[in-house]
Parts: sequence; C-alpha cells; structure tokens
Amino acid sequence: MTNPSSTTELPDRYDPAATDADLYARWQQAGLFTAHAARSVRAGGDRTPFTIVIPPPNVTAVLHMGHGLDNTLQDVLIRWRRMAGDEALWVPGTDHAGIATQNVVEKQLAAEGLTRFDVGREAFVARTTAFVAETGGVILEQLRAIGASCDWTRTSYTLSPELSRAVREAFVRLYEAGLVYRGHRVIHWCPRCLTSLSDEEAEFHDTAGKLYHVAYPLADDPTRSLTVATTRPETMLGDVAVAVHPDDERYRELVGRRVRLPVAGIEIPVIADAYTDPAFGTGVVKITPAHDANDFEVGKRHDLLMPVVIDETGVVREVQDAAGRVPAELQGLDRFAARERIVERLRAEGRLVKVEPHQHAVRHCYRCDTVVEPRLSDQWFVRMEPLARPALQALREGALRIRPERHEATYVHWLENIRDWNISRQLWWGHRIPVWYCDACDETIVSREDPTACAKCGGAVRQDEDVLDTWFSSWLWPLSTLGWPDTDAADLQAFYPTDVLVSGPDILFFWISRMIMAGYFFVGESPFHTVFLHGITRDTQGRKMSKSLGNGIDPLDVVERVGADALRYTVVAGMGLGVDIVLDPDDLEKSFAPGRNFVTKLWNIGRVLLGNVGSAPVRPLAGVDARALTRADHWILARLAVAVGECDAALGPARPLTGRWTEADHHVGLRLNDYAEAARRFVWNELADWYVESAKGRLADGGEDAEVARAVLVHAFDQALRLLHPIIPFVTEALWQRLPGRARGAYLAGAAWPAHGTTAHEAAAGEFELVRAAVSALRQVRSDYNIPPSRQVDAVIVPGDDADGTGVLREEAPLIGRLTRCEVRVSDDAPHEAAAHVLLPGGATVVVPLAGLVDLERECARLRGELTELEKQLGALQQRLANERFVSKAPAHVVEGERQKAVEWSARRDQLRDKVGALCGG
RNA sequence: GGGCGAAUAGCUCAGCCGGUCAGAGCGCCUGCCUUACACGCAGGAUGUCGGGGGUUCGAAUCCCUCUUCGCCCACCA
Repeated sequence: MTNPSSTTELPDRYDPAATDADLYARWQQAGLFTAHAARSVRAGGDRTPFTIVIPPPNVTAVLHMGHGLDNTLQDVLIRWRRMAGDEALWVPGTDHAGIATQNVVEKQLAAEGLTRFDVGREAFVARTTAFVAETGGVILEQLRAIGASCDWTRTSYTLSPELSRAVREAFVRLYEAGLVYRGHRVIHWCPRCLTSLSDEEAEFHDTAGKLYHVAYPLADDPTRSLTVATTRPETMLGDVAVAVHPDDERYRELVGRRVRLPVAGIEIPVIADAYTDPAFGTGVVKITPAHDANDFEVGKRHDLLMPVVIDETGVVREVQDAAGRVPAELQGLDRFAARERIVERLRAEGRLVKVEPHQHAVRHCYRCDTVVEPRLSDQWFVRMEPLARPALQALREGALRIRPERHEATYVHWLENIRDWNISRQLWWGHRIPVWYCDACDETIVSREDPTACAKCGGAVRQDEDVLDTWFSSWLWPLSTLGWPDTDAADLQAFYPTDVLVSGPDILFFWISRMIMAGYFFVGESPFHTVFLHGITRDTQGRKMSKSLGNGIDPLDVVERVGADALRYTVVAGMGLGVDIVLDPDDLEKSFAPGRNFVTKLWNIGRVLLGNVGSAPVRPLAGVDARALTRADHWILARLAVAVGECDAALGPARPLTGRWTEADHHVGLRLNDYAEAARRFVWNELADWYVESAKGRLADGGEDAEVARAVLVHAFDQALRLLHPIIPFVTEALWQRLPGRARGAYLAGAAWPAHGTTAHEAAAGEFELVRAAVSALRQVRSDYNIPPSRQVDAVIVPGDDADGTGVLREEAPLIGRLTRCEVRVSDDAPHEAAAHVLLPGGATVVVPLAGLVDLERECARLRGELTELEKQLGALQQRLANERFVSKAPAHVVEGERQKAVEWSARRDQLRDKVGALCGG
C-alpha cells in the first residue's frame, strides 16, 4: 500500500463501496478473525479468551435491521476485546429452524399443488436439505457486508452431523437422568403446521371474542338448568361434566345430579372442583378434558372420559371416545364454522341465554399465527424444575448478570414458575427423536446409536416419528459449537464458558434461559457471564419493524447508500442500553446522517492530517523530548487520556473482576453509546476543532517544532482510530493504513487497544484551556457584533492578576490571532474608545475596539439588559450563600463552588458596568 | 389480573448513587464556499425535565399519587 503524500490522492469522501469488501477480504486473509485454542490461557496460552456465540439466524433468513443491530453490537465487543489482547472468538452459524424452514418448503410445494404428504417424508427432507444447501446461509454472507468479524472457520449449523450428535447426547442424558419423559396430556397444537408447540411458541394475542352463556338443563328436571359461560361453544360436544366450586352455596344441592348437554343430547354429571371460580360468569364451568388443559386436569382428578371431537386439522368430528356426540350436520365442519352452527342451534333451541363481547388473550402459533387448538396427545417433555434451580442460583451468586437489570426479574419469575417443556414436534424437518419402539415386546429404546433390533426380544424396532423442537438444538449452541459432547475438544477447553451473549429480549425464554440451564446441567457451568439485551428497531410511528408491516429497513440498502460504518455508528451511538432505536424507513439519508456525517468528518480529518504530515517517517511519541511539547500538544494528549478513560469506563470490565459479579461491577459497562460519544467528542470537538487547527501553522513553519507536531498529530490520530475501530472498522482501517511508517501487513484490526495515558500533561493542558477561552471570546465578539471574517479586527488582551495566565496569553497571541482572524496583542494599554469586553478565567480581559464596527445605541440597550439579568442572578446566588442552612449542610465543595461562582459573577458584573460606562457614556 | 419500563428542546434520546446537567445528535435561526470537510465552520434560540403532593437547605434526579403510552407474564372458562 502506498502512503500518499498529499490530500490530492484521497477523494473528499470515503468510498465504502470501493473499499470495504477489499479490506474485509484482507483481514480474513491475514487470519485476524481466526481464534487459536492454544493461545487461550485455559489451554496453556497467554491470552484471556473472549468468546461470543452468535444467536444463530434461521438458515433461510435474510438480513434485516434487527440482525444488523444485534451483530454490530457483537462485533463492537469482539473487535474491542481482540484489540485489547484477548483471544477473541466469535462463533457464527445458522439454525435449521424446524417449523420456519419446513413452512417455506411446504409453501413451495403448495405452489406446485402438492403437500408434504404427497412427496413423502424422505423426499421432503431431501428437498429441504437441498433447498437449505442451495439458498441457506445467505445471511452469513450478508453479515460480512456490515463488517462482522466472525471466525468463519468455525461456522456451525444446528443440523450438521456434529451438532446433531450433541443433540442426541443431550436427549439421552436427560432421559437417563429421568428428566425426559413421555406424557399424555393436552398440549398446544397448530392445526395448520400440524404440530404441537411449546408454551413459548403459543403466543398470546389479545382478541375480541364473545362469551356465550348456554343453559344446560337438568336431566331429571328440564325446567331448571345450569348456565355455563364459554368462549368456545364448539368444544361443548366434548363436555363430560359441568363443574361448580365445592363451597358455592348456590349449586351445592346440584352436585352429583346430571344435566343434559344441548346439541349432543347426552347426559353429563355436575361435579364439584375447586378449579371453578364462583365469581366468574355464573360460577359454572363446562369440562372438556380433551380440548382444554385445565379441564384435562379436572378430568384426571375425577376420572372422566376424554372424548376428542376436533381432529388435528381443526375439523369437528368424532375422533376418539366421542361416538354419538357430534350430530351429522356438524361432522366435517371446520371448528369456527362449527361454532357458528352450534350457536345457531342453541339459539333455535332456546338454550342460548346471552352473548357478551369478551376481550381475552388467545394463543396463536408463533410461526403462522393460526389460533392454537389445545389437543390431547402423547408428547415428549423435559422436566424443567431441576434444571431451573442452578440457573436461578447463577444469578443470585453473581455467576451471571443480565443487562439491563430489569430483565433479571423477568428471568427469575419465569424460572421460578417454569413448566415442563414439550420438545416433540410432529414435523419432518429437524432432529429425529432418538427413541425406538419394539412392537413385539413394547420396549422403548432411547439410544445414542441407532438400534437395529430390540435389545430385549430381538424384534424389529421403529423410530419415533417426531422430531425435536428446534430450540432443543439451539439451547446447546454454546456447547455444541465448541465441540461438546467431546469434553476434551480443544475449543471447549479453551473457550467455554463464553463471555457475553448479545440478543434482543424476545428470545430470553426461548433460548437464553434454556442455554443457561443446559450449561449447568451438561457441564456444570453457565455458558456466559453476561447477557446483553438490546432494544429493537422501530419506525417513526413507534411500530416494530417487520416484514408484514413493510416498515423494515434492509441493512444492505443502508450499506449501499451510506456504507457499513455509517450504519454501525448510527445504531451504536444512537442506542441507550436496552432502549429501542427509532429509524425512518422512508428517509434513510436522514436516519443514518449521524453515522454518515461522522465517517465523512473522520475521513476529512485524515485527509488534512495526512496531507500536512506527509509521508516522511514520524518519530514515535516516546522519542519526543517532553520539554519540546507545546501547550497544545500537552492539551491534546491530556484529552486523549481522558477519552481513553471514558471509553474504557463506558465499555466496562469485559468479565467480572473477581470471578463473580458484585455490586461494584454488576451494573458497569456495556454503555456503547457513551463509548461512541466519548470517542466522537475527542476526534471531532478536540482533535479536529482545536488541535489540528492549531498545528497547521507549526507544520507549515517546519523545523524541529514541526517534527514534534507531526509526532503528536500522528500519535493522537492513530490512537483515535484505534478507539473508533470497533465501531467503524472500515474507514478507520483505510486511514490507519495510510499513516506514515505503517509496516506492511499490519492491520488496525489487529492493533492494540489504547493504553491509559498519564496525567503528566494536565498542567500544561490547563494553560491551553486559557488559550481556548480567549479564542472563544474573540469568536463570540465577532459573532455578537456581526463582524465578517473578511474584516480584520484588532484585539487587545488586558492582563489580569494571574501573571502565569498573562504569560501564556502573550506567548500564544499569534495562535489566538490565527484561529480568530484577529490581530491580537497583550497589553495593559486598553483601548479608550468604545469596545467589547469579555472576561477570561483568571482575570484577563479581551477587549475589541468597536468604533466603526457596530451600532452603539443598539449595543448599549443590549448590554444594559444583560447587566440587569446578571445582577438579578447574582442577587439570588448571594442570597443562597447567605442561607445558614445551605452553608452548614451542603458539602464543602458545593458551597465553595457557589462562592467561586459568586466571585466570578461579581467580576463580570463590574466588567459589564465598566463596559456600559465606556460604551454608552455613563 | 399481576409485574416491569417509559414520559426531558420540533424529532430521537443521554442524564448512574439528590447540588457545574438542563445536555447530545438530527432539525431550526444568523453569518461564512476561511484551499480537510456545506455530510462543513463559527455563533445562536428553544424545555415551569407528563400533572399533583411530599422529603430536603436544595429534586429531572428520592417517596406517594394521578394521567398517557409501551412491554412481559397470566388456566379466569
């Protein structure tokens, strides 16, 4: 790479399209993203490992803004730690996404007029496999476009042979521990996907429904009836009882008698069960064990029949134990059509007492949004309570923290009330459940290896038809991607436990909590010590970005228009911890302006800096005699030290300082927006606005001082690029490569994170603050009096009591003059004519003669107003200082600060009075 | 029905343990194409920090309450 010696070789904008891909390829060629197990201290190396496993996107997914955000944050952390000297590993990969992927392929089949049953299981799986192989994993390619520094040599896939082995091992181990069992109960069923769902997969949606009050006449006295309330009249065909509360006086005498079930025309008993809430509706509830989880429990308690009247597709018919319950006219109707018909019949028969509107939460399939049908079936479950205990303990003892902290309460609540996990799915796409049945002797075989015959009787065996919940492989992700169940695997040894898990809060239960439970159960350790939950992206109306609403932003669009760096900077700088980020899908230019502007600014700082510094070798800062440093040099070095400190503080400790999170470090760090702001401020408001401007003259003058300025300039910029690299890796690398003296093959991506500076520069830096104050004062005068830049202004700085300050101002007068386009001299000799006065800290006064420059009359009015306002404020301040209680109770430094302020204000008031006197003649 | 969070400049938000916090970015106003940058420079305006009450010498910051939005959880048929 060449080192351009003038800005003419650098275009005036950074061109991501022409640069980013090339830089990314070179990073990868240099092996910068590849972690080495042997270098981890856990494997005898000398580097602390820092590991993140990516939340594996669905294999068929394409990148959306949520991924853009999530992966940017991970990349910031990974790049930061890599630079900080850790053995940083970011494991990428994809999830086979059972239902989601199967649905995609089924849709393709549907377009051909076929169902999966038409093609058969084997062919369907083959087709899906081919589909995934062909088009899957696109998202991983897309991640490179935003700069994600994943270790692509370790790319994983939940359905790969290696990870499938982990899945089977996990299932068998849980089974052997008695934590996996087969249960016969009512589960959530999606009649469209034709599979069971876990509690988490059956999402509640508020729905405007109706509450139907239906009269069930007493069998032995049709003039009397019990009225039940139901939202789902179609299930009444499966009623086996009506229940009242045992203590409910109103119905006590009816318990044990029978009622006649309308429509079905059969008799069912009245039972007493505490499940019934006497206060709800009429206090009478119909019991339908096969179609309601609670009713199922009641049914079991009372040993009731469990007739199934709705089949797996949601069609009403006599499925099981339901002979004679479904009238012919209802047979074969969809459940919702059946509801209508039943209601009509009830109305016709005079059994419908009333219908009320009813707002309630109805479970829907999280994949296809179909209303879930509770269904009685045999499923595999994981007993979760024993797994939850250590996961709760982890948080209590500080092995784990969740940020922002408010999510910790959610986590605890969920774990404390955890329910068993239905892990079997009636799908074809996924890990086949490793259970075989022998029909000959009824033996159940759960095995790591595929059995060929029944171990007991030698008979033929057949494997369970179901597959595992896709999350059953996801929950092993931190383990399986690192080589588990091979506990000797180099990666597992070197990188497990991992460090930070970055995700949106939406999959806290689906995935994150379960990973923690798996970590403890399978290897006895939490898979990570920090869960970092970020917000989600919303549009300007506050709506969640989604495909269906069409309000999403395609990150690749953004990359194309403003570049990956601008995208990354915008989301990192714009997002508080755990706070949602609002972006306008209709105005990408505006939404990403902060990032775009900053990248351009940085690029231009690079242009002027490189252009002024040239390509000749530059001394390392350490080789510069400290006595040769100017005030400005000290100042920028001091500011750099502050910026580095702020960035480190904002990012926080990468891991618990004492092995466990404590009050001291639990709530610290991961404030990426603060980190971004600290770095931005240094580079823009300090380095560019002040230091670079101040150095231009020195560089032009040449000589020894120019060498010093070059050294400081290059050092400060180099350090700034390092600070910013995790956020905006491309432009910083492109600039860093052009710094003079850059060694071939060295990359910023592999460079060291800035070390804390010394405090050696602070004293001289303070002097430069006085220079800045003088410059600001003169700029303000120019602006206040509307003096155009072209108009030369003579300024006099009248020394104050501070002899040192006067010395500084005298020496720096040329610089102050250059930065303000004024002719500045320091003299006791204040001009006598009308002039503007600005007081500097330390007592010196900037005086600018105004004769011929302004309308004095207007100016006087303005000044008098200013004086009045100041006197008012000063009065209040003095009153405060006269307050006994304030002086005695407030901390000394506060009182001292107020006193100081009063002194300054008084001086300013006196100045202002003089000024008014001088300008306005008394 | 529980639990949690948010309400601060026109917009999106920072403001941790009460006193240099009334701030940033975008937008707006004024003046500048000052040979790095108009995706810029210099200067500037705008907020009784959702309402009410309380604690305190002092509250955007703590407590109570109300209002309005979110989110999560939940077997009230």
